Amino acid sequence: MTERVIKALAPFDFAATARFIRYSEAETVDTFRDQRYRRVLHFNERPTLINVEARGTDARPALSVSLISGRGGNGAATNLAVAAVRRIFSVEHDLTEFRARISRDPFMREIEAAHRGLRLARWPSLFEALVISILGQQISTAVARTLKGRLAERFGETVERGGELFRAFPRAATLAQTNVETLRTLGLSGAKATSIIELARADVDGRLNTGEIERADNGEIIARLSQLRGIGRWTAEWALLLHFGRTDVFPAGDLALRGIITKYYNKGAPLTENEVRDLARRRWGNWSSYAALYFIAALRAGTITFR
DNA sequence: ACCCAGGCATTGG
DNA sequence: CCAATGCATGGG
Repeated sequence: MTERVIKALAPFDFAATARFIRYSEAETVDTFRDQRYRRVLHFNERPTLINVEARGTDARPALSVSLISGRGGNGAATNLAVAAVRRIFSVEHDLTEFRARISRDPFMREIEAAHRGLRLARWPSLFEALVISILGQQISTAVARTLKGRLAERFGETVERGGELFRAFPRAATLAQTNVETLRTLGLSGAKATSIIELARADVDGRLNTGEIERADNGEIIARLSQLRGIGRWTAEWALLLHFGRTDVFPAGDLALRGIITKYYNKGAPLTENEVRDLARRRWGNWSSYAALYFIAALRAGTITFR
């Protein structure tokens, strides 16, 4: 079993970021217990369980990554695991500028202090990011979580380790072969089921070429993803944050974010989506994604509300 | 028993 | 360009 250490920039709160990914005890795909984040990822078609732990110090934070299943120890898979973990934990983000920008924003400063070191917790694949956002459209996060769990339980491949079963997020190739009726029995609407199956087929056909999409700018990515059924601006913008790790996006169409801006930055007077977007750009500029992330974190922590 | 929740596609003005 | 409508489930 080989272990690889990844250095990160301070401040970096591994536990807070891992907990943000899970955000519920019912979560089945991402696990975080005894300070160890574990998840099954597919490398070269093979489900592989990876283990991530904090290393280093507060001043010089680091992560250790190891493969603890499959025919681990193989160098290519380890390199892929390291790349995936760098993405999942956004280790490359330098929060210096964000923190400087909010120095005259007491409200955000307080939230940032309460969640210091939290990074954008990102989905390892564009497919997973989009499926999760589609599941989350309109319905409460509790419902979305239930649906994700059922999807994973029905279609996710498993890895057993020490008597414990770990479950992967379903592969596109698997979902491409199911049908709308089956997904409806899991509680998805016809629209969500159709969107997810078409998305899976697009991925299998190479139309969701993430390597190529990744090089495009934000507007182009939104335009391209919006061609796909079930994906509009809201879904595409969250994918920019939660998969691509763009730091300069504020999903102004998000009901919760819009409510927060209205309530805390405009004395409750309603703002349009574009007014919210402009306000975010002026205030947080290229680090607007982190403003969005910290608002959601505060919302989940219960320290703020959006109504 | 309602009512709405971290939208989207479609239809009709 | 804007407004209305259906979609599914679970929690308040």
